Amino acid sequence: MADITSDAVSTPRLSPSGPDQAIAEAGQPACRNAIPDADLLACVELLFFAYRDFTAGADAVLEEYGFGRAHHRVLHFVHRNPGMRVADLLDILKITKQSLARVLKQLIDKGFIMQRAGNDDRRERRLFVTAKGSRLAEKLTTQQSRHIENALSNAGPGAADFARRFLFAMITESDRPRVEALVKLASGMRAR
Amino acid sequence: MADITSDAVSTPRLSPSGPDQAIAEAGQPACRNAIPDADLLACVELLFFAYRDFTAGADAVLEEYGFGRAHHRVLHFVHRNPGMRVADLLDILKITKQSLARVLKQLIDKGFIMQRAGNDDRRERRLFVTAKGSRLAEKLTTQQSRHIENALSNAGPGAADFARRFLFAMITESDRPRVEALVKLASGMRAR
DNA sequence: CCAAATAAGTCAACATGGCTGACATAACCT
DNA sequence: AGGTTATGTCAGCCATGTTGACTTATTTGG
Repeated sequence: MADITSDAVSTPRLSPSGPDQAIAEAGQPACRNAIPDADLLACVELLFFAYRDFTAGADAVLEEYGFGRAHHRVLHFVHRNPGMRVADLLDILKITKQSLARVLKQLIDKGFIMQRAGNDDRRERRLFVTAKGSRLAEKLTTQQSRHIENALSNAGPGAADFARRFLFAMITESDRPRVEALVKLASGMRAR
Repeated sequence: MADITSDAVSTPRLSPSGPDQAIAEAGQPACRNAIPDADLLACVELLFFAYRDFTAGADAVLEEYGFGRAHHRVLHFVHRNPGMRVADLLDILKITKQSLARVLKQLIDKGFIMQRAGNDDRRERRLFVTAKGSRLAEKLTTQQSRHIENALSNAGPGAADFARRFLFAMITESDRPRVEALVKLASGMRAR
């Protein structure tokens, strides 16, 4: 394909302490002077470490059950949205049906999730966590919530609000309505 | 066949606006009243979506070069710490030598990274990005910085500072000094 | 009523990026 | 010289993503 050595791209620099307009081209026209590049770079790196450590705790718990992060995601969203369909899950996780099937099958076989044919449409398999699944989901969520809480607790009042707005703004714009509905309504999602 | 409508099923606790003590048992004795569980839960979920979308842009670029996220991390940190040793990289990434070797070799073979024997200790291989490697690293960093900037720009003044503190606090405590040194030194020790 | 569309499951094959264990090589240190 | 250290490498396993093709059950629409 394209020769990568060629300078097909702009290569806007972002050198340490470089002037702001380094990344101005193609950027938002407004509000482009507020944040130094070095601070943004710091955030990029911190986000990597933060996410790594954020997931580490849950990963350790999951390992005891023979599960991985993929199982966690499935369990979590089913827990949050009882009665959701497989298609809904695929939509949220943005993975293929086959990838989902692998972990979902294990969760069902081990008795953490169960499924029932839909009332209106019996092709659908509505997903529910079992009591066992609920316990694990809550154990994981509690741990992660506490992780966040500890991080926010030193950041003063309004920290949670701020974090929520920041994280929300990090989500791809076209996905925000869906995520917003998911996060806010959560258990009301099935009514549709 | 057990009817799933019976109460073997979920009972999704941690309901929005649920009482605090839902996760209070076995919790921290202090500072456990500030942030509603629903807000913490929201952050947990938002973090998942935010990180997914944050990495998506870079992933797309990397794919053009036949690289993955693992290559990105290596390239990034070598770019930020020219002359770093393999052992340093292993320490930061927390992966095995063999995992690193796989991607590092490809980056070297394709001319994005080069290595030179250390001056003092010639067993060491000091790592450097090439001009080509530098261009790619900056392209990726610029994109991610812009992503963060866009997210922060709507969050008012002090947003970057807040995000940095929040993300830093999310890092495992024992790792913070190392990360702090890494992030600060590389960006030129901004007075802050 | 039958054909097409839809929801879900499944098989096979493959890629990426973690992991372990074992071993090789070169350079350093005592 | 012998042991330690820094790095590289071979071989194989596992988790989790991918594509493509196909089946089954059910609903829907002409």
